[in-house]
Amino acid sequence: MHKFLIVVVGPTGIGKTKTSIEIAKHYKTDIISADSRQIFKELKIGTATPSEEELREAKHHNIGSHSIHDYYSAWEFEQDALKFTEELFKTHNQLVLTGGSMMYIDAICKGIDEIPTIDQELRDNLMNQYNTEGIDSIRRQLKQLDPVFYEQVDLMNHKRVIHAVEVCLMTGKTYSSLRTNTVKKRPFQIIKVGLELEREEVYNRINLRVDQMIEMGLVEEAKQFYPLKELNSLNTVGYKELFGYFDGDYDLNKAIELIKRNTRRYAKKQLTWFKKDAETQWFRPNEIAKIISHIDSLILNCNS
RNA sequence: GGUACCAUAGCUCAGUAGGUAGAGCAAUGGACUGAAAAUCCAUGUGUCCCUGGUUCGAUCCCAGGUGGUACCA
Repeated sequence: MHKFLIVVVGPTGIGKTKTSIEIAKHYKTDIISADSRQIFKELKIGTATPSEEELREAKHHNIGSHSIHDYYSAWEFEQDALKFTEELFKTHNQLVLTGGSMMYIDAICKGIDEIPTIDQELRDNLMNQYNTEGIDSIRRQLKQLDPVFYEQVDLMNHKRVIHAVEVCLMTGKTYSSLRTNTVKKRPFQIIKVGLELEREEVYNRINLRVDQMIEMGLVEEAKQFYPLKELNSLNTVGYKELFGYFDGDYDLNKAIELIKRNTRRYAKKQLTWFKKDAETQWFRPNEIAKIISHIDSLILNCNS
């Protein structure tokens, strides 16, 4: 009997939570979240974490499991997701995985290369170097440490350049030699379902949802974390814009407009990423019956 | 009803001393291997309200419409 991981992807606000719950209920199974922000227990409103009621409808894993102070990355996600699947596939033949974090989805579906976690001190030092000496200094260092990757990397993107350098310094090997570009084998089949609507409809839903978040008390939620605004976990749409408002850079209405715009841009970016994956079958979020029958036919095909 | 002003990109507007146009915002396309809701790259999308007139040529000048705004009745 094959095991199936049903992966539900789509832009933010399209209804992944609702659709995933319907699918999970149909297969009487659990949901693993692949969301880089809903993992933080402190962030509820701004991350559109499923409601108490929704969490009761289907068991969710990896939601509210960490603190905003914790270090978490795609690597940790891969490890966690593998643990969840190993455990849950003992008692289920299907599992649902859903979320909007593109790299997390790839981490579980394809795997990522083994690279040690970078010491915070090393990262801080390089960041410092970047801030004082500029990107050129880091680029020169990369050219020397890993000329191969230097040719491939987007030299305008300081995060990529810095990361490559820190990996080289951390491991004593070139970053390019650690990038194997292989897809890891998983002990389960993967079925990818994409949710989409007309662009305008997606944007309308986003704008509406942001207004609802404000009504639910997003401003107050963000205010609590204002002193911690430098944390990476709070470099998040919905919070960073409000921090700018608290700083006095603009008024609340402007902050709300910025949240809407940045959420729209995020949705567009997700679509660009997810659309590239030819394995994904696309549906409208309310086409539950169609989605289920699509999944069933793939399962049947695989098991016969 | 009268007078004045306005009509240019999705929005707010600039502009062309007559040679089919450009800013801001919004938007669009893309990249992506441990910060990824992060980070980075690229892109101007247009019956210049309509119909005539003058002109080699009109978005620009003239006339008449239409719509809007303000003021006067």
